[in-house]
Amino acid sequence: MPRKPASQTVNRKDVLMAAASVFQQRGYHGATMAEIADRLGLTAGSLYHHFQGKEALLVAVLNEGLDVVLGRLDTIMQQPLSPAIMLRQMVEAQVISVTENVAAGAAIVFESRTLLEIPAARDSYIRRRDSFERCYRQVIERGIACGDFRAVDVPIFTKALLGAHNWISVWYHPDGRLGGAEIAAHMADIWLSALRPT
Amino acid sequence: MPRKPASQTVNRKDVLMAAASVFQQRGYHGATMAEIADRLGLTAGSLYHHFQGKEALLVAVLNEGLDVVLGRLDTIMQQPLSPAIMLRQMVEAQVISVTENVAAGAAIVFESRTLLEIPAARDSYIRRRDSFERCYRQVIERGIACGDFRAVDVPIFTKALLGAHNWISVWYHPDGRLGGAEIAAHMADIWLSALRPT
DNA sequence: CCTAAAATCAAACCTCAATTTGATTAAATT
DNA sequence: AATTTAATCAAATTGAGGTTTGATTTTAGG
Repeated sequence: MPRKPASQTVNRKDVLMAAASVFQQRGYHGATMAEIADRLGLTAGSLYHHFQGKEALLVAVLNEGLDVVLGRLDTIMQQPLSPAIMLRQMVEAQVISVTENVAAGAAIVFESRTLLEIPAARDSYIRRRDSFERCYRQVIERGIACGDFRAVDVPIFTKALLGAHNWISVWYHPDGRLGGAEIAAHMADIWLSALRPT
Repeated sequence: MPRKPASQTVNRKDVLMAAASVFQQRGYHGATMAEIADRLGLTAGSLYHHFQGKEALLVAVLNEGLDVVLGRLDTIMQQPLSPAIMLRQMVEAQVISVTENVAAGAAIVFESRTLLEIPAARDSYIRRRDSFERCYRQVIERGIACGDFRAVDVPIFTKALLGAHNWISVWYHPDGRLGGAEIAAHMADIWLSALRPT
């Protein structure tokens, strides 16, 4: 029985990135442990040294992906900024996060539904996802209250914004016409224009 | 061997709606023929009298779902309307279509990727999906050209709009605070505000 | 060099779900 | 009523893929 050519050992992050990438391309159920292992030069069984199983991979990819964006958003929220500036920074942080790690972004968009059927992961994920949405709602409400923004239906506006941002992970290509920062700036412009008082 | 209580025979549309609903809840790969059949009071094997198999179900759900929206959009595009009015009508047509058939809408959003891996369906689907996007681009470009809209990056703006609309199928509930028509009106307001010249 | 822990492999195991098959029932037509 | 056709069922088949297992290799420390 031939042995492997002794490749470097693979770490947690490598596994998560490979898993995210396969989840992005095939979806959770369409992804196979064999394909994830292939990207790492491993066999399917070897993955079980790094993670308990396929579900654990999904949970880790989504949780850690969400952590990145939530962390950046929290930092911005704690600064004393005007609603317009704060919203712009939040949009840019989120959009750039997505373009920096499209696979994780796409997995979050497309596989949250799957994660919600894993009882052990469900509650904490919902809580953090909701807190994410609440960040946007708060800043928009604050802007309306102080007259910087026109009055809009805040829940609907927020969903529109989140939908547009989420969708970026579907169409973004690293070698496309615009880079992440440019897309982020355009997105921020759209939302600030839409909120500009008449 | 006991027989079935002789329910009414099930038609093509019933099957497609059941399939769309299960695709929405589980995703294509997570959906089982048994669950689709269950919704119809049938057994898995019986589905094969109506459709060739699971892939054929996906193709039909997505194609026919797309047809509905494309049809409504084409009708609007052929009328002689100002860009603002036309865009409003297009947005309302699309959003109302989604809220009228959330399952098909969600299946289109989440399972297009899967369909694109079915060679027999791929090309025609891509063509029609692109023509859909082109409709929005054209009307926005027309509005910018005649000065009714401010200058935006049309591809980005269009993607933002489509992302927001697609995302509706994720969060919309028939018994939510707002109905389809109200959501549609808010969405149209958002885009028209964002395009309003300074 | 020796040894133990970590990482890996090949192969077996086992379940699940798509599909096939060969009856059986129901409905429509004659 | 007889016959054909459309729908359906239960059960068998089959393949794919997640997981387990028991070796084997590699690496780090002594």
